Amino acid sequence: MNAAPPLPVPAQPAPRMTRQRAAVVEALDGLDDFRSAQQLHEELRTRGDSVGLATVYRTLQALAEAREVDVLRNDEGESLYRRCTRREHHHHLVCRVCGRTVEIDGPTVEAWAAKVGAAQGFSDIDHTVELWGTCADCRA
Amino acid sequence: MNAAPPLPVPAQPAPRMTRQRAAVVEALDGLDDFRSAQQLHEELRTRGDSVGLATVYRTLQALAEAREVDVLRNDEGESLYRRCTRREHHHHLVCRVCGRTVEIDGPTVEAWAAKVGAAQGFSDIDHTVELWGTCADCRA
DNA sequence: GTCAATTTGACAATCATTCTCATCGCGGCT
DNA sequence: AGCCGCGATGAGAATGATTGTCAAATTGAC
Repeated sequence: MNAAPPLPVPAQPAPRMTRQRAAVVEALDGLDDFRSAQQLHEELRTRGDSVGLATVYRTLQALAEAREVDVLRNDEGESLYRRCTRREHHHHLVCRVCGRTVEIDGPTVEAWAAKVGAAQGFSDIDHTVELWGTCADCRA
Repeated sequence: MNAAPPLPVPAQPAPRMTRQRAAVVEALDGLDDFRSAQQLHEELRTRGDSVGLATVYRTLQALAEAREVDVLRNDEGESLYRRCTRREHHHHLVCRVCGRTVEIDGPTVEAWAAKVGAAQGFSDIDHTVELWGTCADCRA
């Protein structure tokens, strides 16, 4: 449990462009649903752009910090990554069968979260809001 | 990814009451914030009601399935458990510094989630909504 | 009490993720 | 084009939470 000061980001030194980083980004661009680091690693191997597993993890982590990809945790606690269309804050509706993802805009929830938090005397309110369901195609 | 049929619960055979199970429940009752299995295990050791770590995990898992305790994941992906006051569906506002927890009722969000899910053609909509913040006492 | 079925606990095994460290290669500079 | 410093990479070890194993201990019904 540690309190990190809010975001006046120290402006990271911009990562070098390497074959590996490019491959990861490209793979993510070609996919439309959330994938785990392991799945991405496999995908890359299949494509022939083999990249070390540790590197896949490091790259995804970096991309996530740079807000280039979104991260969420599945039921098992695994991290799943996805290159999202909108860079602004948003949520997701994910099919728990096939992983199909829809980006959701939730002004209602944002407001609600902020209000509730403040009402209880909490500050620096942050929220986790994800929706899971079975998409039409996966409806047996 | 597997689709589990909805809840006509097969009515589990009601677990036996053992010293260990009682100790875990009692410890949970005495606490007011979310704790990890490991922390609970330590707490029990301290109290003198030592219980095997594996048993703590199994018990918490069982309690969670029986909806006797709530579970949520922290940033590191660890599972945290808590004996909640209300048994009905609700959410939490948790202090990321001290773990202090406030149970939140969110009819607004429930409705929003259901509506959004349906609008996208998804069924069996489920949602994850947790709020994190810094409570008044932890505000330096 | 007796006895079968559960539960427990010490320890091994999993598994995602991170760390280590020697080697590689990007990119600014000449 | 060549040089070079330092970030990036990868193979494998290490970590750490959680789960599996299985013999021994307990529970609860009769």
